[in-house]
Amino acid sequence: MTEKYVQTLERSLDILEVLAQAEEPLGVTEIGNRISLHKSTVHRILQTLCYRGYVEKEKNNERYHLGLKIVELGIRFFNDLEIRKVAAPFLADLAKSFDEVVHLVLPDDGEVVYIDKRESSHVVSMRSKVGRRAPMHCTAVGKAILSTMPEEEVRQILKEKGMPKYTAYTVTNPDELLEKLKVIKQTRIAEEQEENEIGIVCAGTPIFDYSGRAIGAISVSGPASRIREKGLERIGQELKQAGEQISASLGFNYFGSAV
Amino acid sequence: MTEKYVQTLERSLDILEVLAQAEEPLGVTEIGNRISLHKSTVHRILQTLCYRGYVEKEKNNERYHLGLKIVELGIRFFNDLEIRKVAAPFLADLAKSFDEVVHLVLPDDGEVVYIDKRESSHVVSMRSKVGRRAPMHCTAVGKAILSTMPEEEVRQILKEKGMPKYTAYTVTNPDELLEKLKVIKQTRIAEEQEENEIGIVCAGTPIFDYSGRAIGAISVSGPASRIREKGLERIGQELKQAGEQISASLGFNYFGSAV
DNA sequence: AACGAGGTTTCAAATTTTGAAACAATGGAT
DNA sequence: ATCCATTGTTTCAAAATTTGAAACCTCGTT
Repeated sequence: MTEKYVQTLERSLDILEVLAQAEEPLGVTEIGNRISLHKSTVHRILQTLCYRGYVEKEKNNERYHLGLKIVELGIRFFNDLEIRKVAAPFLADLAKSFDEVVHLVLPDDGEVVYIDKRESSHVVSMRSKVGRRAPMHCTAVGKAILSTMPEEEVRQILKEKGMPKYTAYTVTNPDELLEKLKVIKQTRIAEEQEENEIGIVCAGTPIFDYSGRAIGAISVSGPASRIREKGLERIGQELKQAGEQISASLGFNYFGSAV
Repeated sequence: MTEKYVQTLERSLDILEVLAQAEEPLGVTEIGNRISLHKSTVHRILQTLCYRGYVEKEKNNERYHLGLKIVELGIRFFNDLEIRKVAAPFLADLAKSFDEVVHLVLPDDGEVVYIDKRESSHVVSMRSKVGRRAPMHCTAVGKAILSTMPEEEVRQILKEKGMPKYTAYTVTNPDELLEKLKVIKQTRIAEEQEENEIGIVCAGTPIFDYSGRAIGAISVSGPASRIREKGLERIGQELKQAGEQISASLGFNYFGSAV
């Protein structure tokens, strides 16, 4: 084959992803329309996904939705994530300490994926959700991770993902962001002042593994007024400490390169 | 093709599943050995799964583990499960009321899949885990669901899945189990007396959807002595009520067939 | 330095996959 | 009741992809 990826597998993953994104079950032709595939091809792939439990056909019509096998694989992997287990008590402490929303994310393909989220006692409408993605350029956790990367790699990510403007405060100039990342690299505390979500302020810090690579980040977020009242700097310091402790538990050696 | 399922897709799912079951990342040849595939075939499929984010290659060796895309699809679907959202407050109430472990399961391919689990304040070692499967013939939730099915369908499941003996109390005779299911069908309360796990006693009840089909079950479990002390019948009655309320919320009409 | 094992790449042959076409089913309009 | 449009399902020849044997590369061990 001329392409280097397996076409049938790519098509199958396309089907799974379009079902994941759909608000309701989809029929064969609709799926085919959405991903530009012939309905007989879609039908055959769906038969296989159904047989294996990854997709399920509704009982009273001919529409399909994701099946429990996806949950099984996803949650099994999710439950085994070392960083999530190690970080859990620290996240609980931070949530209790500040009574604000606390997150753990992992970087993935130039974005961050929310892996853990501790709610506060307040009702705060916030878009983050476990399993969901967010951009790096305008989130505290994203910037915390970017700040640990070589400039060339950062530029590559910004080029590939762009720098969409979510609020009036979103930084959309790569050079400007890279200047900010230099400061974050020093302090290891990333601040996000309503850059991703109006009214929400956030502090984030990276987590390193035994080899010295940033493999995640944690954050504390809340409404601007309340976070400023509690002191973003104080929150940042405790966050940084928690980040260091999590990193140490994962084998990161702060007194020299472990590579 | 002579077979009715897409071979390349089946092979790819085999790879994902073997990675999910592995306790640690696997190399190309090892994966090939475990699922009887040529290493060059495995390699090409892995390249595609990596490209799409479903598998990740470790940075410092040539071993592979599941990627975050699996988590993303699985959790997105998981979060959208209507029955899970509807049942959540009832599960919380039951957990608070009895201070024992509470479960929500969905049936899938002759087994049950744990969808929600509320822990108690006690330390109880129990095998159930969200995302995991369990047999139907010797769990309270499984029997609750089986009791709503026609006898022929139950026999089919018992034939396909067998009736493995987990404890001295596990019922392994289909006729005996079917007799018990008749009682459960009447009372809508399934009891499990150490049939799945020694020392653990459990009560379960089915959940119906708008069309009258059992689409799930809930249960309360704990150590035999404590559960008996609290009264399995009392627990069963409250459970049954909760099950009915959840079912009603899902559109089940108790005063006649909605089909 | 040599060897063994695992990973990666190539490409001709083998096999699978594809999608056009036909048929079946369903729901809506008349 | 009939007709029509749309979607779902099935078939199978042609097209295209996938496969895996073979070769090469890398790395760790002896």
